[in-house]
Amino acid sequence: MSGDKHSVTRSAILDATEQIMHEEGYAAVSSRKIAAKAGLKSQLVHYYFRSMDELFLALFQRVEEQQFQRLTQAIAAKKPLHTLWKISIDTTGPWLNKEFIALATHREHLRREIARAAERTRRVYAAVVSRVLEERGMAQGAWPPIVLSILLDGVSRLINSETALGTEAGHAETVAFIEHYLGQIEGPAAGVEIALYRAAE
Amino acid sequence: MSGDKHSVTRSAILDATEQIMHEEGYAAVSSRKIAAKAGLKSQLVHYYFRSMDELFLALFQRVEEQQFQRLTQAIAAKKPLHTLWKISIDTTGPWLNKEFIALATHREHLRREIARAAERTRRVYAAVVSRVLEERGMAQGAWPPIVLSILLDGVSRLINSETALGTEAGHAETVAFIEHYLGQIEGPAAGVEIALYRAAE
DNA sequence: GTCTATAGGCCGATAGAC
DNA sequence: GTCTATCGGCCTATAGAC
Repeated sequence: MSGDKHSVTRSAILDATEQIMHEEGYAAVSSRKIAAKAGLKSQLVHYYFRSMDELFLALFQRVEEQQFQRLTQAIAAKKPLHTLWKISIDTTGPWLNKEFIALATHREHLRREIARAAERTRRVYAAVVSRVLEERGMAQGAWPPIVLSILLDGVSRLINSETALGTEAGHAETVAFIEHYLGQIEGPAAGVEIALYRAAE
Repeated sequence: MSGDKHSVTRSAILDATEQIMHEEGYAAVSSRKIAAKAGLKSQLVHYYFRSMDELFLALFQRVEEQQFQRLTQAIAAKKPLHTLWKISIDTTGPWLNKEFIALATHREHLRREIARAAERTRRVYAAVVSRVLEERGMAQGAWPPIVLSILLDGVSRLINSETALGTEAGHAETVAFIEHYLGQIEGPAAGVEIALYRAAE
């Protein structure tokens, strides 16, 4: 649609959408609610986005871009694996992941986009793991980089998901275990810092 | 509200709901669509379920009960860890998990119910792992049972989720790796069979 | 337990003035 | 780019007859 990508109104619409999705879930998003939250008329939403699907897609791309930026910054960190792990279990980042996944399963276009993003993230993740293991001379260890990536990703998502649900049985033990393992590769976690996620609003 | 728990109509409503949720996502579920699919009037849905929330809750309980049954059957299997793993990565079972999780995050009652179920499942899972490790004299190994449970659960959910999304980078390697590991504990996977999930329709 | 009828509401999207 | 006005549709839920 019209309105360039950096229009203030356009951003405000995306901000409001992100907020509603977080507070009430994707199903609660409507042009009228967005308008109310952003202080504008609901028809403007349709001016900037041909359809609600297009709006969701645009929001996904914006969120994913931010997450990917954090990921690439981890590559340059002193202890990349620790940094990656910290990013993964940071609950402020992947807020909307499960919303998008649920939304995407039944919307072809979004589904493909999310799959593409997931693959890109996985590649970078695995490349970092691979590089670190090589640098430490552990390349021939028991853990193929891609497997280790999936393992860390899977565990962190599970912990995130359950934390949101309000249960945490075994989380502390698991985190301790993994950090112990990462410590054996990269040394203790001291000094690992990550940038906070900048949410809408 | 009335109509006992085993009413045919009631079951038909739950079946139709499950089907719609699977095909189009939870947001697409409506009393009218359920009625159309089940061949009855939409008002009957409200007769059997005070509200849509109550309907979702009832469906969750039904699905969860089935999954829990499969889980407890695994306890008695010859190779419990292999069986548990096969159940976990079986994509026909946890179909609706991500729908319910997305739905639940913003609905207090359902959220608590899912958290409760997750904890119950985790306890059983960890107990099985613990027992197997003890039987094989590996109780003092590097892997605490609860950590191993979370790891297997996390990885299987990630693989399930990505499979639904249409991407599978690293899946084969990871599955091979885990089955190799399980093989070291329980011996090769030969002969491990699981019951198929009985879906609606 | 199942039906008809209906109240009351939110939704996406478009047309056209400014 | 933002506004007013509006169409047509689907939604949950209840009331009341049978």
